[in-house]
Amino acid sequence: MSAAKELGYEPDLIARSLRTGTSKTVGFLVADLANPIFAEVIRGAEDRLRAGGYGLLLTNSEGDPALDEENVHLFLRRRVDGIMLLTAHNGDGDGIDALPSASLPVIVLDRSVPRGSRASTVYFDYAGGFRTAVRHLLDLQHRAIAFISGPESLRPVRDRLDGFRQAFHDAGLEPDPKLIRLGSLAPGFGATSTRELLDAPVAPTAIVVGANRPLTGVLETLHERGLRVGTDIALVSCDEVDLTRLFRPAISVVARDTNAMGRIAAELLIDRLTDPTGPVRSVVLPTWFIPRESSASPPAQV
Amino acid sequence: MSAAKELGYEPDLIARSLRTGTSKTVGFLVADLANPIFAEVIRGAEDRLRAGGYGLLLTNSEGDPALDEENVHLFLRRRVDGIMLLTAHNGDGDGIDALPSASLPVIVLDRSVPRGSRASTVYFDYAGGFRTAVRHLLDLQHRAIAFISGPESLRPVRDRLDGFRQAFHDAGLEPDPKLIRLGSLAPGFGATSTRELLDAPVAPTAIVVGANRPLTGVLETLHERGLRVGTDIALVSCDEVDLTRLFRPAISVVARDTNAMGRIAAELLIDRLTDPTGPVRSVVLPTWFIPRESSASPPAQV
DNA sequence: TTGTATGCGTTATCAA
DNA sequence: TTGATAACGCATACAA
Repeated sequence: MSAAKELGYEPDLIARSLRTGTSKTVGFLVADLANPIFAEVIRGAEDRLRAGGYGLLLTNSEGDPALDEENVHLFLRRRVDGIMLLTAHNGDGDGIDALPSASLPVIVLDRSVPRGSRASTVYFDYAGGFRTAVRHLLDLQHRAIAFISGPESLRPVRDRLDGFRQAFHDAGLEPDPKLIRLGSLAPGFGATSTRELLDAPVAPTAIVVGANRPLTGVLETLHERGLRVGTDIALVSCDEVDLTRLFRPAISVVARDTNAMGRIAAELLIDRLTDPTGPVRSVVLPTWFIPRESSASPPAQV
Repeated sequence: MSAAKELGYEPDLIARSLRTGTSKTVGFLVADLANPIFAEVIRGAEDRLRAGGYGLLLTNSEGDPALDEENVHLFLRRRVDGIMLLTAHNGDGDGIDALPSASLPVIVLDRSVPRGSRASTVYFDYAGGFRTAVRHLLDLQHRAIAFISGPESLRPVRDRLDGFRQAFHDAGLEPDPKLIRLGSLAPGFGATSTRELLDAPVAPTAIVVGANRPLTGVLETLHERGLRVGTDIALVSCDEVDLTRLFRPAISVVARDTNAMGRIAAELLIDRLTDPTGPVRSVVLPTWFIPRESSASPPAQV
């Protein structure tokens, strides 16, 4: 018996899955592996899942909604026990498209879900962090503050913009709609938006970048125009990454704990896997503003 | 028959796996998901694997060799068809430790394997890129060139150092051994090494960073000492990432196509999966030097 | 407590 | 060409 196991017997997990109907595997759908932030989320999730005895089946849908659905379909055929969704789009309606109709637990990360959905969510309080950041700029006497972010269909984009607006309203001010550029998460959108903003009649004295990838495009354009960050124009961006931390002058950011997002999402999923009757929970994590040299007072005049 | 399939029948992949003995799943073991370079490799691999009908089971071993072996063991129990290994360590001997004794195809990425191993490998010609980079520095009349990299047990570290030495020898010169710091891939090692180098009797006029993560520590220390990159000290680093491309002055790098590494590794694996009698192939990809403003001539005197 | 049979959903084999 | 049957390796239910 036990002596037989000394010979190195290991239960075949495939056979066990077929018999028990549980694969001890979770499908993780990520929109864009190239985003360093997403890698951190996956790391947090994988750690927790592995500790719980689950494997992580990873798939990348490159921001293509059709691939989202195809990949979720494959998860189902592979009989994953649960699904974690970190997609690029938020669907046409109020929530994510790719939600499987099947009854297995789904955790949606950083996106909104339709009203009444059975999916758990993990989300960040973006409005809070951006409100603080923009208040900081207003305190420094900036008034022409631009906001560059992704498509308005994304909840993080809307919430960051909300925080931006709230800070203005808190100060009894109104943001200039012409300085708000919503469009895409691609770096190129950051570049063209910045060019347009700088060429407009009223150029901004500060730029708030409400997404981490467009920042690279923004920086490229500022370099190209010979503008010094923090001196000629103030800058606030998203996420604590090597670039924002080590750029000189260091770039002020609204930071968040992405590793925790992955870990907590895995936690929520494991909870629902071990107790399917449990409640559908939704967790909101904080964000916080880290002021640095990139956000200084506006140049003396104008 | 076909009408039955109209009702939405989908073969159960678990049952199929049990029956056929092939899971259409590949295990990907990565040492450190936090490294943005690794994320690109995974992206390349996942794209190709998905196209070939394979799923990617991802596990992160945080640079812990014990976890490496445990994770490979779990891959085996999950009956993956093949394994891709991107580990942190290279083992005590001549090659990687975690190689499973089982007979399934293994692809080792960016590491060396023991003589006579049945594993395929994908590797970069690091020596070539670093030789060019250091020749460039020597042409600019730098002589006190420091080299900071990870542990000598890693093949990429050894090969980058080889390129460094070759460039000196090509010029009929000898590198100063006191300026060579081999130790760890952690950012902190870059920081302490830089401090020691700057405090030594003969401080370097140029630093070559032979790894991408220590660069952050190097930059921190240079900032801390008030040294201007490209003006007070020349800098060459590894890998085209946001930080090296957008830092000002832009940082010269030895670049490589990490996405291609993942894609080609997946290709090699699929080849061996479809034709198990095929040869064990090893691919070496090029690296190339991108000179930028961070590598300028040394300050006029000394 | 220990042992034996059945079925999970496939695919492959063999008979018709 | 078509249809029934066995087996992959487990876990479970039931019998001893």
